[in-house]
Amino acid sequence: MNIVRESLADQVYNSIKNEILNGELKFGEKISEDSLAEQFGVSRTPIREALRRLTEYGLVDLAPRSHASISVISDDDAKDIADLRINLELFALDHIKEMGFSAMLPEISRHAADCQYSSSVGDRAKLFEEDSLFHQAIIKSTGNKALISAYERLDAKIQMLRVEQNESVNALSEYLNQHTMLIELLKNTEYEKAKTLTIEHIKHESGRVFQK
Amino acid sequence: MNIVRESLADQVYNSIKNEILNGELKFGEKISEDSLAEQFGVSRTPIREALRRLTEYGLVDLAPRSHASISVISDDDAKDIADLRINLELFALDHIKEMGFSAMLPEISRHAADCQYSSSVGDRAKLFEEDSLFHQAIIKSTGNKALISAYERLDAKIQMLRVEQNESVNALSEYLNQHTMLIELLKNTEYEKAKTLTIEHIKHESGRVFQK
DNA sequence: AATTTTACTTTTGTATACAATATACATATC
DNA sequence: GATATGTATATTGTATACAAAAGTAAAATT
Repeated sequence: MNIVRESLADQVYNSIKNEILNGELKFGEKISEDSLAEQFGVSRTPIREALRRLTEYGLVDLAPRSHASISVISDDDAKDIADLRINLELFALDHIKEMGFSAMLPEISRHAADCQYSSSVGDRAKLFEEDSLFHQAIIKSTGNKALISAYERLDAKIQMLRVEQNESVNALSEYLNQHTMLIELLKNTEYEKAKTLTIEHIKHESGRVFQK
Repeated sequence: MNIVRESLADQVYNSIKNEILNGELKFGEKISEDSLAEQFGVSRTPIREALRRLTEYGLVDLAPRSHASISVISDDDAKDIADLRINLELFALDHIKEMGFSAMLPEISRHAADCQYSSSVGDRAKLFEEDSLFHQAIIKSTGNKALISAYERLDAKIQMLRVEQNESVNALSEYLNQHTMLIELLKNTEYEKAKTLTIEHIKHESGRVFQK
């Protein structure tokens, strides 16, 4: 077995990301390297590395020689993200239509079920996580590495948006059954219906952006 | 006016990227932070930052605690990249169909012309650059920031692929007139034809991957 | 009172120093 | 001779130190 210790930079990256998605760090909030270094009990070096990576994923904005701050997603940005997301997920469905998705089916179903369960016990954070994993699993079933990594980046922002929207677990649960419906449609090779449902589902989840 | 000096990390990032795209750094070649630091006459700090960023863009592979190396793009990866590229460019055309692209038309046309010119004088590097800028300009005309940044990442790999394929300027020039054809089709709002041409163009440019 | 200037403080950018880990090579063991 | 083990070397990971720029607030000028 190959034990690989996570670098401090990786740990800090994950911790800051979680703090953003928990709401501990507010959108737009300024963050300094020194205070983060003190908070995590490490030097500035791994902090800087984590911040740069977070910037690459669009979670943090970096003003050169000035300061870093948590990203703020405008309505326009949210619309752009949702539009691109629809496009990428439909692209994945096209791929599934050609090549199938049997290998990933168990994982996809599991995340759908875990979504439902998390919703039923009111575990909001877990619900968000499983929702992301469900959609990621569909993307992964294409096996297209370029797509997978593009979606991974987009997903980071999608997760921020979910937090920003701050919907109640009740409101969220409403559209979770669309996950299982989608799985059924794919099993029955009803791809056109699957596409229509996917569009509806994402627009539904993206909430306010599509209300106008 | 606000003069902003480029950080050393930024300069090193661009320099290494250029060395990769020039072929000075070979695919798969190992690179050490120390030797790069010596080469550029800076400390390891900005070198590390540049390498991490290059890794995020898929140009460099980082083996934790071991070494960095220039990425190698497999045939499968190349196919994935081309497939995703087609999808994103068609998505851009959909957007143009809805919203038009007049604001970016001059820039798009200029890059198409510069492609032709670079080809005619045999300037391979400039041809590659303008080819990338042409396609980027089409993507930019959508105004979708999420799409633009996703494509930017993909473009870095597309550029690597162009270098790897190592086609002659003659072979390349063959399909450059497709750029002007595409512009004409868009001007005449013949979007279906534009899509067909785009697919053909990208497959053509992606060469070997689609030959089977 | 408003604006500019200046001195001070804070924060980032970069270099250097040290620690931890991986790689490479020589030596020992079977 | 092949494989395993130990030791040296090289390289990355992290901390610290210093330099430069940006932010801040008080003093000076109009």
